[in-house]
Amino acid sequence: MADVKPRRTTAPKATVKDIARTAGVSIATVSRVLNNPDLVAADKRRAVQRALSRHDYIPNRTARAMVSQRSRAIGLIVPTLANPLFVPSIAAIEQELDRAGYALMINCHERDPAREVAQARMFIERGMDGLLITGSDHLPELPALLARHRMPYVTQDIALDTPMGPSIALDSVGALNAAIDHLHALGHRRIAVFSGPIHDTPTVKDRFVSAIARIKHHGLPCPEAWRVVTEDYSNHATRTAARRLLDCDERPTAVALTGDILGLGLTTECRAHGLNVPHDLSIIGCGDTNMGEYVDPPLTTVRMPFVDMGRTAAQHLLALISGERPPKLTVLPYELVVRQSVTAPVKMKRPRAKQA
Amino acid sequence: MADVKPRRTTAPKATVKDIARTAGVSIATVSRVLNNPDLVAADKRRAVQRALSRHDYIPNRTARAMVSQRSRAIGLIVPTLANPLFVPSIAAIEQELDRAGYALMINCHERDPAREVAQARMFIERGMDGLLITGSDHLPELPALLARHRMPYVTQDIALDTPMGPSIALDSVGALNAAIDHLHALGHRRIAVFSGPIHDTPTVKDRFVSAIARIKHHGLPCPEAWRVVTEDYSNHATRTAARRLLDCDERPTAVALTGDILGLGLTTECRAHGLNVPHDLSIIGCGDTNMGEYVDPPLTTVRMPFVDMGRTAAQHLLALISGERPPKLTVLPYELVVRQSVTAPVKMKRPRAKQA
DNA sequence: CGGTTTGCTGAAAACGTTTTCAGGCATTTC
DNA sequence: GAAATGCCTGAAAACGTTTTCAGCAAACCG
Repeated sequence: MADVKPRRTTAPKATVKDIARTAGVSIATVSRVLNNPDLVAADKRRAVQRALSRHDYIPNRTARAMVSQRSRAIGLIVPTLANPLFVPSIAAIEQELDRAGYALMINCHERDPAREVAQARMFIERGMDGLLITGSDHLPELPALLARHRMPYVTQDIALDTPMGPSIALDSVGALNAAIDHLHALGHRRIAVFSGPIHDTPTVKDRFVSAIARIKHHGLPCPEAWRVVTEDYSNHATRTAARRLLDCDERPTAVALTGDILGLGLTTECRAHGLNVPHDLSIIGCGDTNMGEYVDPPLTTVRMPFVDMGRTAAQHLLALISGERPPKLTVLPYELVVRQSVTAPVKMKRPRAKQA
Repeated sequence: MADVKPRRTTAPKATVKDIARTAGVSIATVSRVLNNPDLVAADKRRAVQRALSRHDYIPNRTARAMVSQRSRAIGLIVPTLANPLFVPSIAAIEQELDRAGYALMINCHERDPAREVAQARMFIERGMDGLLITGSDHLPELPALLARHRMPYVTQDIALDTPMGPSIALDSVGALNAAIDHLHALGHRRIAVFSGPIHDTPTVKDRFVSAIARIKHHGLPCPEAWRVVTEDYSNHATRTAARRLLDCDERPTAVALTGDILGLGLTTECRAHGLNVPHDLSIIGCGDTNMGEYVDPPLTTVRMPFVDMGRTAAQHLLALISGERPPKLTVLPYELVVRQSVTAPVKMKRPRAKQA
């Protein structure tokens, strides 16, 4: 009664060898059934297939990778997941790779370029078939390392002037410029720029400085008080910065944001000041996500195609891996999304119809 | 003049064999220098190290995994990246694994349980050392498959009554109950429940039904009109649903949300109805993210520790892999975050001061 | 009917490591 | 001075596949 051996011993880890033994064939034949069933005679094929399902066989891709020298996996390096900016692009990448039978490894370096290199190195160790690298801030070692080890890679969300390898970029500078132009075309002549932190994100900084340049390019003033940078993206910091802007001597008639999320804090502060958006102040965003939709009133914005970016980056990397030569630089178009936070400036200082 | 062989041939893919040849030792010695430098004599060690850096050697982890039978990688299965709900937990997982020297593979199944099983299978093929599985909605095949192949796994964000393997859960039911209790303790007697879609997310549905039960448990009414479910999480759908609630015959004095994001649309609609939050209507959230901070007024909410969840799940999985027995079920505590969207109900029906 | 093609199969090598094993040499010990 | 001990080293096996190669039988051709 004691020590009864369990009947179904469910072979702990079936390998081709086990299958071969059960089916009475060689491992080569098993492999053939797995990869090229037509090459093997019908009877043996059936025997092997029976053995496969009996053992609940799952092939070992590590071994496969060993001989084929390809892992069918790619590595994604992303600055951070802490802000949800890159998430839509990651989702698109995952989907695109999954469809092509590739798996996705993710690493964040929290904006530490040295860690980024270490992670690239790790991806090389792990035999990734290619790398997807996000952002513009890299050590020169990074491309050197990748080149030395013949690692295919594509970069995404880079600044237009510093492409590295085949690159997918959003025209984030052009986008905010377009926002300025939109305001200008509507008749706004007093335009402020309201930005998130510009220290750690080159693309945000680029947007900020070029927006100011664009304003001046239209022959308009952009005094210090109209160039506002928040401490971070929290609601508190946004409102603090917004107060500074709204309390300044000569208030602008319109504000361009470097990110839609800022619209929430800014409109809140406008309400607190008794200002109606858009009649007292027009606000235009620059859209990373669909956040602008939730602002009250819904934010007119220039949408940046983050999903396309991820999808395109994945496609170009896959192409690169299979020997094609994807374009050196792909710039994805922005798109003006008109909602309700922008209107033409009120010309005369007439009594506001909506109030009281 | 033609066909000059380039001087620096940067050995295309240096292996231990190349290092061994250059250093004049056997590959075993190279391996020892790599893993147990003390075992080899100083002179040879130096020779090997010189060869290593000369070749810019990067070890091949695939081969390593082959012999050690461990990949030092884990797989994460997540329903979707489309909504940013799980992102903070993913960030925490990535960080925790990175620190332990593990890499992270990610797969989304877009709420298709069959695809989930396929992806688990793929992770087995790839020799992951363990799996992190998110959500409650699984085919029974899934645990069977994992057990058969002795794949360690931990589940996170599961419903409390259906743990699978060692599980990390948020007490999402308790959290919304606590929100109801908070409103009740303040004196609210007319409490509505405002929920996101309940078809595809079991945890949201659980929150919704149990909140209603909790209201009744307090001896309060909760008529049909006070149980609102939105089509989706868009601003439009939220406002449509909000209108239904605000236009009903007997308006509640307080609303409990199943997700903070709903607060944006609901407060917007309140403003449109001329209702002051919290004086005319208290709103309490149930927090997945820090979204509530951006609502105007900032949302009082019950915070769910998504970051802790990810971190704990990763830790428990790592423990499980190294042979320990993590707890069967870990429920993380929620936390009431008092901000400004909730106040005691106005007792008498006095004319609303803010209007007209 | 002999020779050639064709179809199917298994043995063995290869992928890049780690690890076991045994042997060689120098040093210690009696 | 011989035996025992210790340290260091290299050969070879192993991990689970795929793939090449050669062999063998059957089918085909003249």
